Amino acid sequence: MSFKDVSNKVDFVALESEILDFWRETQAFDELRRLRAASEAEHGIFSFIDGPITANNPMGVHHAWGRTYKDLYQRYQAMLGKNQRWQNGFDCQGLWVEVNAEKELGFKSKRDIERMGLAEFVKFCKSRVLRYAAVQTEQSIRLGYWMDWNDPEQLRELGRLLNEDPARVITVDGPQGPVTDTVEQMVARLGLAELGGSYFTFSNENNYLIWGFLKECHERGWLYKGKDVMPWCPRCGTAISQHEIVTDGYFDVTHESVFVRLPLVGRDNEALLVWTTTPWTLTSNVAAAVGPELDYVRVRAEDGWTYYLAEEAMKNTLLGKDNEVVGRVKGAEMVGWAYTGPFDDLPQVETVFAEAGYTHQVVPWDAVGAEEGTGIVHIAPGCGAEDFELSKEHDLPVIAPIDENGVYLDGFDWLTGRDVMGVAEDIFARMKENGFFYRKQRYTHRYPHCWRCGSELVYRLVDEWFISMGPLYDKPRNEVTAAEKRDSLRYQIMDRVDKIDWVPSFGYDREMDWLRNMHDWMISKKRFYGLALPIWECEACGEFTVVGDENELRERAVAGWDEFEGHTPHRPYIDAVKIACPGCGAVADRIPDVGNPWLDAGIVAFSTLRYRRDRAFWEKWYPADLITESFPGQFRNWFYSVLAQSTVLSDTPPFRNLFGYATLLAEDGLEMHKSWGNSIEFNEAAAEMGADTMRWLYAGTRPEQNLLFGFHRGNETRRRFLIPLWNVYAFFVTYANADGWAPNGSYADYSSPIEGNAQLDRWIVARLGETTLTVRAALDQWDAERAVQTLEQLLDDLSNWYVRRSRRRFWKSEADEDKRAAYATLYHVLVEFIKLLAPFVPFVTEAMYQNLVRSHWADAPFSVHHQFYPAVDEDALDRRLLDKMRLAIDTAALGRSARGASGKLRQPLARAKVFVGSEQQRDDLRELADVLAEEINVKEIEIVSEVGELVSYRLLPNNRALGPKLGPLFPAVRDALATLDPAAAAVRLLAGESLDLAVNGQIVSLSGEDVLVQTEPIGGLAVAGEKGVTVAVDPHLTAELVQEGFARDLVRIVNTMRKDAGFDISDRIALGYSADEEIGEAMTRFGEYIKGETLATRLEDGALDDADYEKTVAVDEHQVHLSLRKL
RNA sequence: GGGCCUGUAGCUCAGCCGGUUAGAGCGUUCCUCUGAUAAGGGAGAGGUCGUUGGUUCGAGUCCAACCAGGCCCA
Repeated sequence: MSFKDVSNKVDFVALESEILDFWRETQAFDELRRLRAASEAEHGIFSFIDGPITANNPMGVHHAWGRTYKDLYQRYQAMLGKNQRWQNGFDCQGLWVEVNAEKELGFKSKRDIERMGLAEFVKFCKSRVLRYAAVQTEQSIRLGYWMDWNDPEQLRELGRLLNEDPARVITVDGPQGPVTDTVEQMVARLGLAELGGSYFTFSNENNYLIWGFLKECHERGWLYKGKDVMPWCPRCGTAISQHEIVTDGYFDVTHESVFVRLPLVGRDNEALLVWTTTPWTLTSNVAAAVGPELDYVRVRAEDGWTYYLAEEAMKNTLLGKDNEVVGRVKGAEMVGWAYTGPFDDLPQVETVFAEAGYTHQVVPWDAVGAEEGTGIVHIAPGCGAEDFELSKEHDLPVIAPIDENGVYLDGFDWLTGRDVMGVAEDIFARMKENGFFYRKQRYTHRYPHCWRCGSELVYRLVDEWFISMGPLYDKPRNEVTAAEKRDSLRYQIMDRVDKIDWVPSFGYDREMDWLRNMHDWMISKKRFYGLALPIWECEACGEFTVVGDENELRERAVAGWDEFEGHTPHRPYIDAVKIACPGCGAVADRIPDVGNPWLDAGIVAFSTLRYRRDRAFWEKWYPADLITESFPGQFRNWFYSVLAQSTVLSDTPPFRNLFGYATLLAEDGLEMHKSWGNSIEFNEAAAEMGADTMRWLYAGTRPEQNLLFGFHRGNETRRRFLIPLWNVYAFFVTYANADGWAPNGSYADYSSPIEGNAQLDRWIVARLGETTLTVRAALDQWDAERAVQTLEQLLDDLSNWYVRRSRRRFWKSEADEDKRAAYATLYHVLVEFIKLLAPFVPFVTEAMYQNLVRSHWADAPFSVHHQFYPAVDEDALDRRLLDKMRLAIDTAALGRSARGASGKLRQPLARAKVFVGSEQQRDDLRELADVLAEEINVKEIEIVSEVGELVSYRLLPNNRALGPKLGPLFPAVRDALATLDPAAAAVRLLAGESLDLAVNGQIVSLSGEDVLVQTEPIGGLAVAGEKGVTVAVDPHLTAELVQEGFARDLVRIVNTMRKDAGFDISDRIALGYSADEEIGEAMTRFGEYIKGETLATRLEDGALDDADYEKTVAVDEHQVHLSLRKL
């Protein structure tokens, strides 16, 4: 039984498509699940929790990077026999879904959504999620990612039905039997046990579990409604939380900044100078802050005013040259001074100040510096986060000027109804009229923008809901008491973080840093589609209550349940339900806010592990052994939210290991942008470079460094690894088929007959074993990069040493024991190699497996991915053999290098002398002398212990040994060593004697281990040396050697002609030649050699008269006419 | 302003616990090999190891400061 013929020209993309068909038709993944369910008893489980991908757009090549890791580690663990859940997740709720839905619908603002109707809009969002979940599912499958995927068509169908008629009752086949429900509820049950497939964070289970989490937070007193000044997007009409703003939000923009004159009360023509980049906030000025320790000056300016400002700020602030410093004052002395505000005539300002009994005054603030502005800071507590903090500290009134669209509220007179973004010039004009304007200045600074729509943010006073992170105590963590910890979620999370293994390790520091610095978690959003926050607030008494799940809601509902029943807990239906206020009994409404989407993603360690429905299942799979995501952003997002929610709901950390990786960039080192032309879409990459190539590239990358991704790198990866791998495989199949070789025995009994094999065979098997150990150790530590490097080295040794050295064993015509051993060995190594590679490059290994294993044994597992991962006994590894062969490989390379100077490698030379330092090495090389002779193409290898005539010796102190021993004496010994006659000293040392040196009046005795004897080539000779090995080649040519060189040239030429003539590899030929005397002599003398190498059974002096192919060629200076005929 | 990461050949990156003459791949020039070859091998050119100090017999490696880039937080 032969193997299927393999072309060495392979189309990897087409091959991947065939393998995908094969997996689908054979349901190979389902079979793996069955096998691992069965092997769980013996091998246990591996619990992986997938961080949800936002189902918003087609996935990108950066997702493919992460998904390669996810698939790689799950496949590896499966090959270790571990059972798994194989569940992918989609992130389905929140602003980012809304924004994309709005874009698709052509909406401009929240008002468009209200016009469409909330119910319709929410439906549209859900169905859009299903549409993109289908696309991402198809793309993941294309990547070779094995998961419990939904049928993409079914997802699309559900999306369509949801838009048409969510109340329609349908029946769907689930893993435990048919499931019947309305379309709306069916969608909300996706990912649950009865339906299987990916989890979707819009599921009822996900939403209600977050309710339970929030209720728990409330019971511990951590949930509160806060007034705060938050970054606010006027277009989206919502606050942007600290979690969202930082990565994507800051861009340089140029604003008109303004210096404002604030006249001091009770002083004549004296004023403070303040500066702001946001003129619209001047309507809400309440105070001016000074640095108490800062030095301020009193300046008589040329405009007649006397100004106060920081001394350092004078140069950048004051107009004109004729400004005179007339006094100095510390900031602390200015505190309490009253001044007149620029917009005190606005009704709202009058009202607020009157109610508070307050006038503008100077307050102290340590954060004030003089690097920017005037050193006196305009404070508007209704328009800035820090300003608001300061107002709490000094009990200042707050003037909140704008509504949710960034438009001035009532009470701001001529400004009411105007957009804050367009009022700067009018504000300036009004201040000029009233004498407050000093000057303006264009100013470029980093300014926050909405991460989704790009609008400039404003700061706005809002009511939002928060989870308290608890205090940050001003002492080392180990001094924080148990009671203090109980009050502080922050510290409780830190304790969980301690128990997690972070890879790379700096992840730990990053997460801790975030936990130390983070503010309370803002969980509300004034939007439409998302988690319905289960908070019912009583208008009558102000109390609020939190509902823990759907059952509690049904029990507590006093109105609106009928309207809600049958719907998922989303707006608008959930808004209909009213409950009785536990405080006063009045009817309470749900707050209209929806939840932060990181709540949705963070609960999955509970919702997807059936926390509510099957606690035993949760206990089995929680905590996860591994989660892995891209670092940027996730410390404050998913990692954080999973940690926070798990900390509230459980005593153990949610995952044991976290493997993180950096950012994917384009090949030019920039971010991928469609408009920059450097962007590559996933589908395009998969279609052009193929998934295996992408995966190998990804897996071989240093995870903590940014990955530059592109087609050049893809090509390089394929050329460096996939093509040589395929070539070895094609070589094996070609010759095995030609010889009719096949492995012996049944699949169950099969083992490679390595024992009696040649040294070369035992060596490559040892290399395989060595590689197996390293790769397993690397993958156990989530170090795919090291695994890839190790596997590439094995391929290099297999291709460029084992196969190359073994070629003749496969070519020879007799089918002897040695040949069978070579086949058995190469077969064994290939089969084990592809098992090692299977988790990395699942397609090409599957193709090879089908041909090498499955075609021969019908009872072998039908996919390579059903196999167990190779394992070896470390003690059985022949380290001596590995060292020996490595020395030979290195020596051969040196030999070729030495020859480099003396012409063609094809020309045989008489002799090479090899010098190595140790007796052991000399023995090793003596044993492998024939190999070296062939590699270097010399007649004889002479292993010598001294090569004085070819090289000069050099004595070097063995720093590593002598340094610690000698310490400060070291330089003197080194110098003394340098004064010795190197040759004489070398002879002594090589003979095993020691050297005695007189140094600083004492005798230092150096043994062979203390001194490195190196050789350096004497100029002009064919010598190469490196790391203690020296090879010298004798370049002298005899007539016979020259003729042998001709013979070898002729062999090569004839074989090329055979190929050109289209002969088969095994065709016998007749060879005729016409040549001059010298070539003729070579033909005669090396006739048998030439005939053997070219499969010529006849060699004739003169042209064949019935030649199939003939040609006149040049061998060195000689013209030769050659003619070939197939026999 | 604070924290983390990075800085080594034209490009992308290795370089372990400090140790001998700092490496690889790609690119480039020349040579070579080829009965698995979209391959392989050899040689050349190309380095103030970001800078400056320090520790040490010895620093690309450890320490400090600084510079540049990136990320995170104020």
